[in-house]
Amino acid sequence: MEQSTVTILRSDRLTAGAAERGIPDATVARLPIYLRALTTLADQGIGVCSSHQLASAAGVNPAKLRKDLSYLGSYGTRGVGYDVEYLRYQIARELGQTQDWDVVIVGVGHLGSALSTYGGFTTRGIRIAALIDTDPKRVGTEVGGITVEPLTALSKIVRNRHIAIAVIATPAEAAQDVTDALVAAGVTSILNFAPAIVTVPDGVDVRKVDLSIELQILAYHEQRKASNGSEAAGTGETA
Amino acid sequence: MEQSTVTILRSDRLTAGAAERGIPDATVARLPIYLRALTTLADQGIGVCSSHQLASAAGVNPAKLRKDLSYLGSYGTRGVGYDVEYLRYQIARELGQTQDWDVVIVGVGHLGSALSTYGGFTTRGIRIAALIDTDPKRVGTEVGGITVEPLTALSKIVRNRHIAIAVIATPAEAAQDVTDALVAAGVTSILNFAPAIVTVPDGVDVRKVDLSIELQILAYHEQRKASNGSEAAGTGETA
DNA sequence: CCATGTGAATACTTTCACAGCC
DNA sequence: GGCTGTGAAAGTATTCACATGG
Repeated sequence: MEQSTVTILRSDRLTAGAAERGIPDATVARLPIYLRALTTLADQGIGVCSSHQLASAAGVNPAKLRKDLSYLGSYGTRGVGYDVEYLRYQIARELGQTQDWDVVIVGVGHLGSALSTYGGFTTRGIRIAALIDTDPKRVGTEVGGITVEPLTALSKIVRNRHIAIAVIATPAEAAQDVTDALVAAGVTSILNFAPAIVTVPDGVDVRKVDLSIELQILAYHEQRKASNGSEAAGTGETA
Repeated sequence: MEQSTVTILRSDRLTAGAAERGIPDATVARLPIYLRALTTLADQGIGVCSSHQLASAAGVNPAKLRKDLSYLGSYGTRGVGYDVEYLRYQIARELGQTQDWDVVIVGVGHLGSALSTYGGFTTRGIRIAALIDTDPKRVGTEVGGITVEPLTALSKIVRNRHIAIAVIATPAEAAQDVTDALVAAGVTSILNFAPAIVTVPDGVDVRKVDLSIELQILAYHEQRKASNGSEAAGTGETA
């Protein structure tokens, strides 16, 4: 169905190339949620589920779930539902979780340390491969079983361990310099927790998470509720 | 290509009311970014800026910036640009930052501690008012100058300090119970870091941040780059 | 002139509703 | 009968391009 449409509409400006799989960004952002929901269902001993069950576990509506899954292929059975384990595998494969991704974290303050010791990564194909900090007092210490190394070691680490993904957990001032160093070293995907906009060359992806922004958005809605007794607000979701 | 998230909020279906201020969610999610960019410009001694300057500091395109600002009112001067300080104030007011918001954090593990000591909140109208944990070993200890209190103290704290916003930084298993307790205590906005979908009654907002999901999305794009040498990716942005 | 503010055009997302298949 | 998969419709968001006004 949309294959043809999408191919034509693709924003490939210059890319004459085939553009085969065009999964919408909004869908990609939800796939990890579905994965998590499927794991929950599997843990409950559920082997087959309907789009309603899975959608409810994921906090989305069933039509959206089915539409999202339809971009991956037809992995359900009409009149029955989805095989939990099979679907889980298909989504994991689509997300690239059949391999482990080595990630380097730059900045080992509170947040960097929290990330280093966060248990949720390993089961999602993410492996913290190295920790970097510029502070000489931190270099050489061990966090979550990994020895902190200096920024000067970055390019060697990235090259030797084939690291493509980095996390920036430094103060805002350092973010752009660190970004430049990461890009120079060969990193092509960056998750930026520093409260600063960093610029990167084409071909490098940046995602930004800003903890205070999320709270500011909530405060905005809270203010509206307060000034406007009647209005109700809906449940949120986020990618 | 990239994007992020963001969310929700009801469209006034039934509200016969004037629909007075209908600022789009996508715009609200960017206002804090503009605020930050304006502060940066002010720090550089810039008193007036064009939409291009500000857009570039915020990492968005100028047309989008102007459209966003147009929802707030006409705070620029044609042929000239925006007064940095004036616009900063207008956005802050729109976001509800003329008052401070007291926030309670539930869960004082690595992430909760990182949040408690994160300096970026205070300048954004967010004040960490209380820390809660169920672990008896943590209760009574001090984190970032605040004494950790037991979950049983929650409703009293929320009532006494008029807290409307809470942060959940517990393990996934505890998230729904904590949510229920928060809602019962009177909290109406929740930022959920636990890797679990929580359900809330109407009138309560939830935003979810999942650190491993962000990395999984990057891994997906990374995989596509690897399998598809020619295609380039753009710079990301996030809510 | 210049840069804002904004209708109109385009692009993307969600939701509906039902055909198709088990 | 029931549930998936999907065109088509509805709803949002982004971008264009230019009239407007200092």
